[in-house]
Amino acid sequence: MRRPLSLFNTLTRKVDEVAPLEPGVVSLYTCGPTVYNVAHIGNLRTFLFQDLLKRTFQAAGHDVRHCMNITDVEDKIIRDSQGGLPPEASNEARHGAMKALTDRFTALFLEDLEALRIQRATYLPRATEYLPQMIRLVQDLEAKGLAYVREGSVYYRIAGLPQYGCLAHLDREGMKVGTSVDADEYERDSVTDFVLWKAAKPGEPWWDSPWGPGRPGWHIECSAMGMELLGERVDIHSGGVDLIFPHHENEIAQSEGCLGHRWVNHWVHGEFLMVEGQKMSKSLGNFFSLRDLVAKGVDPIAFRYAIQSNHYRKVLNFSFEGLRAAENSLKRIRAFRKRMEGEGEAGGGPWKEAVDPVARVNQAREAFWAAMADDLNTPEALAALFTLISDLNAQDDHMALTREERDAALAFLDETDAIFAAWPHEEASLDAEVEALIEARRAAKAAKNWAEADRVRDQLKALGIVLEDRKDGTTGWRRG
RNA sequence: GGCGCCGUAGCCAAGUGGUAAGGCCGCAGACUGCAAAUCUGCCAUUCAUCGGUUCGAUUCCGAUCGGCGCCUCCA
Repeated sequence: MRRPLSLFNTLTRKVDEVAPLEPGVVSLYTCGPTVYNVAHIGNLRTFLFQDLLKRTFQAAGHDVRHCMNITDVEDKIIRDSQGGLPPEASNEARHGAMKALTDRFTALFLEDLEALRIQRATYLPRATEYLPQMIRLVQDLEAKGLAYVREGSVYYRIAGLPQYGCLAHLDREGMKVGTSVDADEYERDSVTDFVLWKAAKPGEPWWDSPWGPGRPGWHIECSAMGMELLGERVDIHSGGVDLIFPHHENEIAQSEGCLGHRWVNHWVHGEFLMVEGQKMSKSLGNFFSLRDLVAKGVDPIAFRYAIQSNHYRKVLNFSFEGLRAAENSLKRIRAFRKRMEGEGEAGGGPWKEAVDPVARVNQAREAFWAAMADDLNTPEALAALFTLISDLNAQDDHMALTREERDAALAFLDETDAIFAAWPHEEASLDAEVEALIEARRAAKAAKNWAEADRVRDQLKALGIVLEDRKDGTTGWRRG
């Protein structure tokens, strides 16, 4: 079964149904990291939102061809990588220094993705591996009269593209010219024209090009890689809201200027993250990486849940209190999963409020998908899950659910976990030490040696195993 | 100057022209040797403020106050 999904489209400012060019196959381009530093949790919010987007399509029965670029040539990368080199260093040495820096931070970035269970993209291209495509694109724009050369740099002439401003909804009259016009770009015909190819300055790594030594502008990277790997028409392109202008607007100018037709149908943007009520900044000391959180004892998956349980188009105020709430919410879902994986206990007998559990699960499933299909409304989708958990827990207390009914609930948990990746089935195997402790506690309890029983129980808790005594005298356990 | 967003209980948060989902926290009780988990009950006469439209508005319109974003690098 394939479910259609709707998303807010920045282009139209409405929630539009996503209609993939090829039914059942969604092409998705997401702007990836600039690898000059470790990602901070604001960056990670965007990548988590994109993972949610992608997994939702997959869970809804679509294949997703996903391209996420790695920007490995850019001003800050050059700034941070060239410092140790003498002025006379060779171009080869400069490239080497740049690559050493970007390789290091790319590896760290991929580790972050893994810790957060963010799926790896189908294509993960590095910008520096697509120079020929970028140069061809700039040449093409030049040939079409949309680009012009000034002292070895190439600029895009936005006056040549009528739809310029369609994404950001800016008109040229209303644009306030930035006060900090780059000193090396004063040659532009119009201050709003942007650079496609930058002439090399002394001390910078460069590539050969028809315009002389230089390097690609930032915006051209995504256009070139996106068109090369996903083609002339892309279903969805996403990034953080800050990329709407100028980055995505300029991508449209480049790609559509070259193609002569619409490039991307659906533009989707994730909102920003604040920290403890303030904008994240290094000076405020609220600038966190995932590693910083882990060092404070935060489970990356709790962070994942905290992010994804809020709507992606609303500013999210990250807080440690919110993180605690996320951890506790997850505990409830996981405890329910454990309960459904086990067998029902003898309950209190017939219950007048009893419902058909399988039908109840299906009802929750429809409510869940209705919410997700409506612009990824995760708060509402999760509400459908929580009310189901409440209802089935209550019923299971009274009249134990059958194996079949429990499996229906588990199937729904699997289906939702395919998106949220936070309550997977966990292997029941325990190591010998833990097994022995559980047995020791059982024996102490049987002997009514409460002090010893409690001592062992605390010991297990310190190992991350929480015991739960059942009505029938047996004892269950869960990780917690 | 131009464009745009947001303001719902202690915290997070969904939502609709018809009278407030869900989660966390908290309180009381049940169960338990004690816990844990679970269950039951309680926890916004009210949705920033003031007007307007309407039989009826948290939901539409206007104004005000407050917070924020973009127009320049930025997830």
